[in-house]
Amino acid sequence: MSKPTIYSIAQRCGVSAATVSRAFNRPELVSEPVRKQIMAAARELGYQPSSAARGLVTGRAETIGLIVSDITNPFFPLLVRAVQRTAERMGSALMLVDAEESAAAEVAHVARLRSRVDGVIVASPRSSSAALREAARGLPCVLLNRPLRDLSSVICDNTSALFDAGEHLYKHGHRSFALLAGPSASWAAARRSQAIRRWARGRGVELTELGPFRATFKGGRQAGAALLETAATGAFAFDDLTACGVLAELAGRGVAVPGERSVVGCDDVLLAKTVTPSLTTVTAPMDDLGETAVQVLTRQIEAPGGAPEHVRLPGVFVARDSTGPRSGS
Amino acid sequence: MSKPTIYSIAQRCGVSAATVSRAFNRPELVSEPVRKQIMAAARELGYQPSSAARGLVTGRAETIGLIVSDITNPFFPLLVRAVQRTAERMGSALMLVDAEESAAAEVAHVARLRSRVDGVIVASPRSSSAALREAARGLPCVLLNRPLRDLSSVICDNTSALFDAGEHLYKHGHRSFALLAGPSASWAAARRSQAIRRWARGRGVELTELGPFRATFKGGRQAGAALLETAATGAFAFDDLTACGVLAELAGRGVAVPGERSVVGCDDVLLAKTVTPSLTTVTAPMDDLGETAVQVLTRQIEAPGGAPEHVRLPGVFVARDSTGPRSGS
DNA sequence: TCGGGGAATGAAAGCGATTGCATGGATTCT
DNA sequence: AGAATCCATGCAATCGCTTTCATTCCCCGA
Repeated sequence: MSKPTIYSIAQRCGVSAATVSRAFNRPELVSEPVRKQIMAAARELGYQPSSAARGLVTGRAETIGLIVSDITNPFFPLLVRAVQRTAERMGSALMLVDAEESAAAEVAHVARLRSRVDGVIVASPRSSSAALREAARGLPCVLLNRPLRDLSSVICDNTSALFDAGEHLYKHGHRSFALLAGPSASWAAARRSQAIRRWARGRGVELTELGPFRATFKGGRQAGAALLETAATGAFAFDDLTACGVLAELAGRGVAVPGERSVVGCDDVLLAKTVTPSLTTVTAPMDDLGETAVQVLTRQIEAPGGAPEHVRLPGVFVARDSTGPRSGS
Repeated sequence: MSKPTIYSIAQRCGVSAATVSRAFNRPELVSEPVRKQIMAAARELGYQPSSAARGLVTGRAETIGLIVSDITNPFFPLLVRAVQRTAERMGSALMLVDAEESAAAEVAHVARLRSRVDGVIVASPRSSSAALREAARGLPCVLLNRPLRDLSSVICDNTSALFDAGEHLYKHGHRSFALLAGPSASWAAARRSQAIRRWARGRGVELTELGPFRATFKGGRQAGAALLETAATGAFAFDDLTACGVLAELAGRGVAVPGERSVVGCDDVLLAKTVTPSLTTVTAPMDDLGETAVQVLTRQIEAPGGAPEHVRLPGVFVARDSTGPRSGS
């Protein structure tokens, strides 16, 4: 026999389909004995409501989409987990797609998801503002780590944490710094660079800007090599992955960290605690970011056409072993 | 005005809804001019077919589910990417859930996904065979890295690659080995341990078994500490994450790798190339695994009730910097 | 005793697509 | 020229569920 429906159950219990539906969605409208009987029959038949049918009439897919620019970047798994967990708590499933670094794929995916989800979260979008705006037209959408006036956004602001990082190095005697810039298309990269520049200027210390480098391990090695061309003893890497590359490059060349150079990363991915030396970095509040994004999205879904929301969550500086006193020279 | 449907388009073009539907699904049945007109109107109105409605009548969700035991384990991102990519190529979307290490969550998620997907892939399941069998009853399902007679499975078999790893160490003069076992609930762990035992016995070398350890960085550090209690110069870690922990612990205690001890990991996660020293390990054919899993699943979906398939893909040994000649003693 | 009100249930109308069958006009064959 | 074909299209049923409105029945107050 085929898949059980509310009708199978209705028939079996001698009630109408409407009652079965109510037993599930508005149990208080159904008398106790009938409800119990229905539930029993449902369990027995292994009934599962068809979400397609429900979605068709309610107009809700109970699903949200998450587009990440590159799932292999260690930044994302924690985010994915937070988003999925929150979505589930709100009764929604998560549809995930990986844009594999391509801006075009990003907007194509938004289009593809349109008909299957109630809304989408785009994490670290690479696309142009115009493309994003266009792609999200008429679809609840929140951007992660990319502000845009007409779309909701949740961003992690590391500005003040990076100031702290600077101060931390300064206190350790460092006076000459290098900024290893991240990809120019990344809003986060621009913002971080800006924060560090501002700090350096305010502090009146020397800052050499290098890059941009790709946000990969390899990019980090290149950055490490470039760093060694300078006399800077304190280096700000764009993110942890880059920082790890730097560390590897320095280690490979026999340069001691933090003995000879101090390196700070950003994001505090799992990797950061794992490498040797463990990375001094800026912790992004992943769980909060993911949770907030889902909540904002949910609000957008429930009140379509509402004003976009913009949430800013600060990162926090955390000192570990990749930074230390400036070597006596 | 509300969301466009085939009726809006039909009306606008002076044709029936059926024709519009055909224009999309069976274009060869619609005359050229009409088809063009419909397409134009669709584009203009920003029409997107409702997948709920289509799903209701076709009985297909065009979606597959992927349940991973722990998305933060670096093993998974590559797999997720491969699965998503393949699913997309087959016209399906990917619904992802993270069981967060819980066996109970695993089966609960299968149940929850039932009504929204055409089938599910369960990666590295932690649940008991009986629970899995029960959860997958009547739902196309393929297991990844866990064989089970009545369910399809795709597994990565590292047995022969681990033999290679052993030989590699042996050639480098190692004669005393440690096996740092992984979680006892993991089929992969059991299988790997078995392979190594077999090799050691065959080779007639000494093998000390330690563990089980959790498959985390911390677990690896413990394993590292345990390793140092022994005289073994060659260590087989359960996986790369564990191996990284071992490396960190040894580094922390000033033990040189590969100078004093050689360590081999397993899986070849991104991490493996990243750490210092880079990890000698066994590469799992991630892309193949993901792709094959989706293909097998698709077959199951198309021919429900067909016999389960079992695919076995071999890992391949790769030597890097965490192994080397046994220190002269 | 009778009417009003509330609780439990049923009937039926969609939701937006797909699809088998029917139809009508143009084309082709004899 | 009349019949047989075929192509493009329309009609209408259907998928499984939710939800409005109506109905029935029972209890209570006057």
